[in-house]
Amino acid sequence: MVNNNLLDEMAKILKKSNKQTVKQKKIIEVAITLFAEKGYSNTATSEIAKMAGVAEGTIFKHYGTKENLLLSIMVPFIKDFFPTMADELIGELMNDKCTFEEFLRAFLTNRIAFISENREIFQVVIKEIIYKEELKNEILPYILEAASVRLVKVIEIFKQRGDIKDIPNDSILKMLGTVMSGFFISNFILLNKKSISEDAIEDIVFFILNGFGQSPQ
Amino acid sequence: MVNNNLLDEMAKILKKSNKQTVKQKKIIEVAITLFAEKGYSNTATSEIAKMAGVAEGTIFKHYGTKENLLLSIMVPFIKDFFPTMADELIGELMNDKCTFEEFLRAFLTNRIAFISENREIFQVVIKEIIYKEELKNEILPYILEAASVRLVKVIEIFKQRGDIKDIPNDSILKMLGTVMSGFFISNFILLNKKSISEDAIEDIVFFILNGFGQSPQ
Amino acid sequence: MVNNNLLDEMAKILKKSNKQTVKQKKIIEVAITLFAEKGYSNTATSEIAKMAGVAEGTIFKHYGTKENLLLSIMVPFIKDFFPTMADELIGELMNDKCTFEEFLRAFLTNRIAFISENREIFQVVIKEIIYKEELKNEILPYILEAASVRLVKVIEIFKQRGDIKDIPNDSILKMLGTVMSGFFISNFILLNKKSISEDAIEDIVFFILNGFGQSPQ
Amino acid sequence: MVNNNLLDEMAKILKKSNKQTVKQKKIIEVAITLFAEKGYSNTATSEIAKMAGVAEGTIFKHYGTKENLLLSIMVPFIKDFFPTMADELIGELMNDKCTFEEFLRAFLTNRIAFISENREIFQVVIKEIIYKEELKNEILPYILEAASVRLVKVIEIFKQRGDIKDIPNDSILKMLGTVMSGFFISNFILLNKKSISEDAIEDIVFFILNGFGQSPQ
DNA sequence: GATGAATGAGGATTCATTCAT
DNA sequence: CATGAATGAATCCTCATTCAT
Repeated sequence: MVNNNLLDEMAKILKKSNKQTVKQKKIIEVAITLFAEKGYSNTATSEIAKMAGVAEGTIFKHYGTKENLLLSIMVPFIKDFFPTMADELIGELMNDKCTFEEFLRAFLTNRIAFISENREIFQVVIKEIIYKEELKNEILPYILEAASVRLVKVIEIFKQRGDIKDIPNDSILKMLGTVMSGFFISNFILLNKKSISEDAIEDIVFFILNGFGQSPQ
Repeated sequence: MVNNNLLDEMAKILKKSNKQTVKQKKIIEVAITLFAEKGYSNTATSEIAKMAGVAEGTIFKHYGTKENLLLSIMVPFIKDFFPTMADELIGELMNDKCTFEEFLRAFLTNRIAFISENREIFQVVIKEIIYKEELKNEILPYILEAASVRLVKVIEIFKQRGDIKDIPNDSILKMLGTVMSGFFISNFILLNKKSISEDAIEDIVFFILNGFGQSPQ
Repeated sequence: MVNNNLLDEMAKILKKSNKQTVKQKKIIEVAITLFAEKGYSNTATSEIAKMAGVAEGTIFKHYGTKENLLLSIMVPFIKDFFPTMADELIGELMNDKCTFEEFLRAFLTNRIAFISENREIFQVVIKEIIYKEELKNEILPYILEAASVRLVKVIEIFKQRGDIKDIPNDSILKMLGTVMSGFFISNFILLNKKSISEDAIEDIVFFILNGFGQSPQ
Repeated sequence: MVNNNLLDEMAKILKKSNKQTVKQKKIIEVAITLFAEKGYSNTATSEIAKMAGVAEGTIFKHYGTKENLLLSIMVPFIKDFFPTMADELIGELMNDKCTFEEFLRAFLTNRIAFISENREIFQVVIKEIIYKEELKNEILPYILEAASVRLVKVIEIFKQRGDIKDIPNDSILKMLGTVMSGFFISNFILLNKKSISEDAIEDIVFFILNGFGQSPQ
């Protein structure tokens, strides 16, 4: 069972993560790999213990429950994904006179790098959010809110600069969400890609800007 | 373990489903609901049995294993999704002088209707394909192949008619895949929507054709 | 659970065996093969049904319980083994002037033939008598009694004729039992032989008569 | 399924048995009793657990599967029976001028003592070898080989000393195997004897040496 | 007589979790 | 901190048996 307040949970968990033993790191490392590959439900704590070279008891000494071990993996990632995300980029953006295309390219490149570096954790997070209704209901609203707040600002700026069509923010958000969730899930979850080529980024940037329909001449 | 040849599996499974008992139908019905909601791994056969008003043994009498029960649900759906998909639409398309926009609208409307009608099964299929590496490796190639073959034909036609930009088929396929997987997964899995408004369809059609970038005047 | 009175059981079972359907014969045939190979406990009635090309219900229609199916196989064999055994041989013996060696050879040849013809049933009987304490306690006394009664007569005759050493009957019975049970079990159960060569019979006859120790000269 | 190499299996199993918990010993003890009495197939792990005063999980923690529990009982016995068997006896024999009769008496006394001390394990081993074709095919060849190798040496020695008739080794081996398997199975399995009287040993020794036929004067 | 769908008690096995050391 | 033996509820699955057709 996940606690009501996800943020409280985060606080609790992160406090512990300060002084992580070697064994703790190994446990988390192995857990991520196994959860990513086989899913949380199909991974036994005994398996994690064995692969981590640790006694089963040790896992529970540190994380209390298996569910809490999962959260110790998911929460920091989720907490990091959005803040790190646009905040700094948006900063640069405000000053610069960069175009939406430039922003989009920088933004995608940045987030793709982040996910590539944390590929397995990303897989765990997405798989479990999708798989467990309970988790989904708890985490998804937080994610949506965090993303919306940031993206709306950006959209507004570029609308004013005339780089984005005059479509309701809401529609744009949905499209962007659709394309990005599709892009990340297709590549990192379904196709299990380890990295994304620059060409692929160019393709998606072009597509988001122009679509692939041919306007009648 | 899933057999190598998915089609053989289908054949076997469908043969049995000819003379389905009332209890069998109830089992499948309940299994779909529970698998869709909680995931295959988190659903006990005893729970299915209880909810279906059936003895647990009855499930195994008919489906042998829990895994096979899952396949009995997934396979017919997968087998149906693509053939039914474009084949008839493509038929109409050949004769008609419909534009790509019209095709896209008709196509999306049609597939959305199909998924809406089989919403829970769709959830089961996607969740399990994403969750179990094993299943993914077995089913995904089949799906990708089935989809590609059909879509490439369509893309070629509309390219010749001048309705689609002159971009490599491969790139278009990827974009289309990205958008559609994103659209279906966002709406039917993450947001758990039961239906899609016509407006939303219009939005996505417009977006696919034009993107939301503003070309500099 | 076996009934108290084995003979009653026999009576009941044999009555039914008069008008055996084709399906019944097939059931018995398959049951013998499977029980002989894998043991009663490791053979499912569903397996018997499938191999016999019969519905599972049919087995229970005819034999009521799985245990009773086993008895339907074992009892006639046991009932036949001893009477058929020596009775006729002893008959000839009384008149004839045959030696103990001749009798022994004829006797062994005759019983070996009987077992060879009913090899699988013999395996079922022995395996189950050995395996199930319950069955053993019920059947073994009957067998020992039936064997003793007949063999003692024979031993007496040949003792009078001076063909057998002057050893207590009881000791001779034990030795004979030991050798014969050892011979039958070794060959037909452990080594799974289908027939016994005449040479092997000669060997055992010679051994029973003379042992293989060399009397000091 | 038993591994191909029985000796590897032994090694693995014996390693674990070094530091046996009190509970583990109790489990083995109870398992032996129940397997001996009712057979492996007719004994539930839950029953073993209950009688051993242990949780059912504990059994599987230590032995993994029920089959492996069986092997943990059988293998050490089999591994011990033959080596311990003749090796030391043969040692004495080489130096001494003992007769075949003396050897036979010592040998039987020794082996009977061993089996008496491990009566229940012996019952388990024999019952399961006889009952399960699979186990039989795997273990029997090993046993036959181990026994033959040792006994042939002995037979050769006594033949040279003129204590054994000039019969082919092979025939003598078969006879000896027949008599001994018959003796052990009759007494310890069928008649469930706990010990063998000295008189009975004398009888069998005499019989093996001389048979009970009366040579014509 | 024969069927086969349905049963439900029981069986082997798994697994998160606890606790004494 | 760390261990690993022990737990027992829960899980998937088997199987002899019943019964309506």
